[in-house]
Amino acid sequence: MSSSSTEAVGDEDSGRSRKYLGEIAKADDGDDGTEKPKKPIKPRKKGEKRPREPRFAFMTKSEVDHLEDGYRWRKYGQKAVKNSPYPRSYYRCTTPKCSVKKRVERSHQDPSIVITTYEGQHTHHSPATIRGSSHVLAPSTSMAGFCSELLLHHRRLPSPLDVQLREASRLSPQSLSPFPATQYPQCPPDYGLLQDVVPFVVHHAKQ
DNA sequence: CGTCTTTGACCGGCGC
DNA sequence: GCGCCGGTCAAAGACG
Repeated sequence: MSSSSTEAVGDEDSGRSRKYLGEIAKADDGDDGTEKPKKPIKPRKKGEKRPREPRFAFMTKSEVDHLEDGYRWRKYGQKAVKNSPYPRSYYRCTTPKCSVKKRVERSHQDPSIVITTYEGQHTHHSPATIRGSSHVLAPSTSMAGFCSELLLHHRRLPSPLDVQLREASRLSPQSLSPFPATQYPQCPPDYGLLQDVVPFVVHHAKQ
């Protein structure tokens, strides 16, 4: 029961820095192209590992996986989730200077619940040229903006499920403060407003 | 024409 | 040491 919330936040980055993709590929010097499409060489400094980016998990009751949060996301991967018939989608902010990533997966217990995990913070304002939601503008670069947008986009009637989620959050003391005032002073953990949107702390509680 | 989604393959880390 | 899993990339295709 509560596992749906805890496991959603118990994740951690795995394969991060990948080295040369095509390094293992044979040299293409003056050779036929009969072989299958091989991966091109992609020099990437492996030492560039991000220390730790803040992560936030949101359990939203929505029918669509892709939640409009005011930013433009590009889907770069999809993987099947174990113990869950629903796949997990990986999105990345289309802004070049913004490395915010988002993982979207449905709860295996409640298909109506979409678990959205944000990793990192937007270094820019939400683009005003949002397709279908140009009226949405984030007041600040912090998550407060998108948080408010979520409230606007997912403001629905309370449901028993919401109570369940809220109760689940109570099980984890850390979940009570998903938004530290030091980081998101404009978005207090006011669960009263979050009716269908129940944020869960995703911060690495391992240390 | 530009942008985005889809899909397969690959890599790194971790567990056993 | 090997195998498994999760995460990411890149190319092609589809769509507006």
